[in-house]
Amino acid sequence: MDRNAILDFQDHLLQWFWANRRTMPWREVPSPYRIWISEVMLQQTRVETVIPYFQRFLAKYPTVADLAQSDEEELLKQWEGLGYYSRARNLRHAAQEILERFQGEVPQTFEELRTLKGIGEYTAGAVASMAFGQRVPAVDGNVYRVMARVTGCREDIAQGKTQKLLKAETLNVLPDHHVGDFNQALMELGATVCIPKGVPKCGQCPVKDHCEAFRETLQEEIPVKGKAKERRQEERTVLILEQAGRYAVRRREEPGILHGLYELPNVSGYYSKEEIQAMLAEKGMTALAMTALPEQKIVFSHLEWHLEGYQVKLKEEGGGYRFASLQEIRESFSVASAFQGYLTLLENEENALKAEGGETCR
DNA sequence: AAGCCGGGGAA
DNA sequence: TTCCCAGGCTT
Repeated sequence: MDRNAILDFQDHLLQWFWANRRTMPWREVPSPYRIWISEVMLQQTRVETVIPYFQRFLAKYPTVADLAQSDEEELLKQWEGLGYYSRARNLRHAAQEILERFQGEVPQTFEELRTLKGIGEYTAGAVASMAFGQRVPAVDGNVYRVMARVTGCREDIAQGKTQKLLKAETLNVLPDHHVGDFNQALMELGATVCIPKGVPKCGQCPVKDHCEAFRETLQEEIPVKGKAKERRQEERTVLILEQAGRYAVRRREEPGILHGLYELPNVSGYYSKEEIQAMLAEKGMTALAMTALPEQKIVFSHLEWHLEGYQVKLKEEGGGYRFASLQEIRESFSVASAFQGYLTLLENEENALKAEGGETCR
C-alpha cells in the first residue's frame, strides 16, 4: 500500500471500529491494571468466556497490591475452568515484581512490560498501545489472519518467517494516533467480519478496497495453514475412593499438565478390578466394594486422555490422600475439569440417595 | 522451530 | 469430529 492507501485504510478501520465496537468491561472502565489482566485472560480464550472471570477477579483483586498478596491456591480456585493455569501463577508473580521494580505501577513501555512473567510480544504490545498509547503493534491470531488477507499472503501463517513478515506489515499500517484503538480494531475486524471459519463477511468490511485477497477472490483460500499434528493418546484409570461420604483427592505435582490443581487418584493404563484391588492393598487400603464407572474421553490441545474408572468403598482412609466431602471439594479445591465428569456423577448419586431417603420417610 | 500448556464454542 | 480462540514459555 502507498502512503495515501494506508491513510485511507487507517481512517476507514478506525471509523468502523468506533461505530461497531463491542462492549467489554475493560473497555468501558479502562485502566492499565484492568487492561493487563484482561489481555492475559484473553490469551487463547474467547471474549465471552473471559468476561465473568474478569468481573470476579477484579472484585477479589482490585489492585496490583491485592494480586501480589494473593494466596496461590485461592487464585487457582478463581481461575478454575479457564485453563492454562500458568497464566494465573505468572500474573501473581508479575504483580509482585511490579511492586518491587515499578513502585506498584504497571510499566508503560513495551520493553519494560516484556520483562514481566506471562507478558510476551503480543500482550506487551496490547498493553503498551491500549493503556499508554505507545506506537507498537499487537498481533494476535486475528491480526495474522486479517493481514494475511489484506496483503494476499500465500505462505503458511503458522511459520515463524511468515509471522515476522505480517508483523512488519502491521507496523507499516499503524497510525501515529489512536494506536490502541487501531490495534483493537484489527482484532475486532478479525473476530466479527474477517472471521476464521465459514465465509468472511467481506460485504461488511470497511477496508475491502485495500484487501488483496478480496480483489483476487482468495478470501476463503487465505490464510494458508498446515494441518495440525496428531494428539498423543493416553489411557488412564481413575479411582473414586470413598469412605464415609468423603472422597480421596490429591494435588498434581510439578512439572506437567495441570500441576497445582487437584484431581481424583488415577494411574497410567487400564486395569481389572483384581489388579486395582491389589494396588490398593499394596498401599495399605482395603476395598470393601468396587464398581466400574463409565469411560470418558478428555481432549487437550496436544493430548487425549481415555479414562476408565472404578468407584471403591474403602474400609478406612489411607494411601496418603486427602479425603473431603463433595461440598468441600467443590468449594475449596481447584479441580481440573477433566475430573468434573466423575464429580458430577458422584453428586447425582448423592442427590439420588437423598431423594430416596425422603421417599422412605414418607 | 517445535513441543507443552486447558477448556469451550461453533461448524 | 475439527478448528481456533486478543499466546507464552521451554527446550
